[in-house]
Amino acid sequence: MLDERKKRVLQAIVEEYIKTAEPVSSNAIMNLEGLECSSATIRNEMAELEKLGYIEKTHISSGRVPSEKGYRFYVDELLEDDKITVDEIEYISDKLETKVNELEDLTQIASSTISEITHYTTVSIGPNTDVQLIENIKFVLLSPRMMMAVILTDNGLVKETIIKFDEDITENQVNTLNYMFNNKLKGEPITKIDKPLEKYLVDEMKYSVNLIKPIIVQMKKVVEEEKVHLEGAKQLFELPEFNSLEVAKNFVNILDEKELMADMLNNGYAKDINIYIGEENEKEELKDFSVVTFKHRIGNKDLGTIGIIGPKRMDYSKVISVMKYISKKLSGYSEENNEEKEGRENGRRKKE
Amino acid sequence: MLDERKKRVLQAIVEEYIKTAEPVSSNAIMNLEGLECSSATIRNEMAELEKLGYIEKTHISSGRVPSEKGYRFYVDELLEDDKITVDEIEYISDKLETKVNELEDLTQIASSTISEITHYTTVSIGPNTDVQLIENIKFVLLSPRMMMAVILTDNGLVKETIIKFDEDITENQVNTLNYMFNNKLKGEPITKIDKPLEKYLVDEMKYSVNLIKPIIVQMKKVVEEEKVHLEGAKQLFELPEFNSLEVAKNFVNILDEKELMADMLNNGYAKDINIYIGEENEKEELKDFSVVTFKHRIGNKDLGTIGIIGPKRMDYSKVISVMKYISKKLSGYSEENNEEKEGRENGRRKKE
DNA sequence: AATTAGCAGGCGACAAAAAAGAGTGCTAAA
DNA sequence: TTTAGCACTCTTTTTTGTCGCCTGCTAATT
Repeated sequence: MLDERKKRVLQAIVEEYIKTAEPVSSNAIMNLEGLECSSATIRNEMAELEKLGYIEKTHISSGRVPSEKGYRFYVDELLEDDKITVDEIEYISDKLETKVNELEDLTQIASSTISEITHYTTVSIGPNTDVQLIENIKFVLLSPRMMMAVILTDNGLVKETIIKFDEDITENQVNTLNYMFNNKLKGEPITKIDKPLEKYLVDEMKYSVNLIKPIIVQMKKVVEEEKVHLEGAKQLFELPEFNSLEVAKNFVNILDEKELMADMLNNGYAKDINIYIGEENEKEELKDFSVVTFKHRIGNKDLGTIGIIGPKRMDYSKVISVMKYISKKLSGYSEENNEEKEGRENGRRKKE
Repeated sequence: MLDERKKRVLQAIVEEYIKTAEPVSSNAIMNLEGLECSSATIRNEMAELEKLGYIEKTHISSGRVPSEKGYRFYVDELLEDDKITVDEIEYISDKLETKVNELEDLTQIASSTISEITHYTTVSIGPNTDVQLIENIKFVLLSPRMMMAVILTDNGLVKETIIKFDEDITENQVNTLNYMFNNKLKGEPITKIDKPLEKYLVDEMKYSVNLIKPIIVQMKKVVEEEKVHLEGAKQLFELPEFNSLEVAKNFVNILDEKELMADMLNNGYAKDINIYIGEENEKEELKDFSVVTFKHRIGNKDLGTIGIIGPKRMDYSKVISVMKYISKKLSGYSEENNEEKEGRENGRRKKE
């Protein structure tokens, strides 16, 4: 275990490096609070921290840079998460109070707010498909060969899609579809809209395959679709590490692969906030970056995941603070949302 | 006016520079077809072309690079647009035959196909709002306080949005809304969904403002919304001009501003294909790039605009060829679409 | 009059050498 | 245990020199 002064030295190095992006010398951090000693003493401490693997030299006579182990220790043990200013609090509150019609928009607003405050790039994605339950399905005929399907989920999301047919459809058919799908799927996860369901409806329930197949195919598609939303890509280019074309190129490659990002956000652990530092990222392309993912919810309902992509020397402290504050703010939404849900449930009862 | 050989020299310089991105020397282009003379002769021609402003030197003893005037002349007078291979034709045909449920997807498919074949970045956007006519509006109650509005336009696009109310809505109200909106708006441009309409419905028709206002606000929003779609951003980073961080940064800045791109695509001239070279671009950020915009349609109905962003030494020839071929292919869609439209019109008649 | 061969001169690109600067490790003293 | 001091290492920046490319010009040729 590190003694207090070593912790203090490590913290100083990490924070200084986060601020300047330059290797930190013994001179630079002496005289800081808790480090009132000579640079020689600090050099001795640094030598030991290096032996333990928390910091590294870029070359033999350079200052020190945190290693990934060093960042990890910093994040786990030394981080103070109250680095958020009054102005920022006000700005966030303001943003989150925007009235939204679709909850999806809320995720995007949270995402762009985080990007604006932290100056890092954010990506966001809707809730994991397998935790969403179907609350209601509605088919609406738009023209004889064109139908719209609307799925309401328990977390308040709405998914719609157009379905086209090669033959005319009657209002009657739409009505039985409405009945059948709701009967079969209400309360089930949306992933239940699948091949077996198609088989069941055609083989057992004797629906025409020409009718059912396009419906299942299209609904399955819209349900599985991951809408990745990106914010603030250009901001990272202001950072000194982006002077390396290699890094810049890597970064654009990442952004260009939406599926890659969707993966990244979905494969988080159970925790609401996860931090992946450099090599800890599963994706090769992200090994020079740190990613913080943030699953946000209203009440206990998953609303989606936001990922912050920044350099390894990301200002973890600021990022975590902002997330925690947003989390807190969003739980305030909870009551409003409950009201809404009651309303919807009444509606359902009326129809049954 | 340039004599034939000067044209040939200019053409050779432009094409060589497009291929290599290196200043073109008199040696490099001699012996090309139509230029069977010594390098000295070519140097004389080059000196004159430079005096006329078609080509430039990067430094006093360097080879020549086309000026923007040079590119412009090349594009207007020298370009041959049959630079498309059999493989590419096959690839495009294949892609465009994908079955789409929403015409919007077709624009995206065209856009990504172009990006894949040319290796440039493409952006795409739906049709200009003021050319789209309302064919049908449908309101559907999803729950007592939540309604969905669907707008079908004459070019086959579907726009949907959720509207939330602070008080319960009855099926009856929805029915009169359906009647009223269709009655008032069928055949009108979608931009007619605006403040004055709200005023009319509330003041003249005595609808409750609590009912109408959210409808108009939300529908207006969805109608005006520009969905910009981006494809192949990373590809430009393979180009040698992206070795300059300055250029790379500029490029990411452009991509990050979706409104800027929407603007760019909307402000085209009447022609279907427009070419903007360097400074010809309205946007300062694009002055190092060339943009080719391509308004594509089925029959005479605008389906959206695709923009190709590349270096000034873009392979205009390839780009134009691909676009023309896609245009041709899409007109094949026309018949299918007409069938579809007839179907829809039948549906309308039935309801009236 | 148009074309060409040949050559001097200008400039960038690259490499090697030199100089400057920053920070460490170590030693010896406090 | 801490500190002052210094030699040493390595990067960064600047300087210098060389090489090669390409042009413009001149004089000769067609």
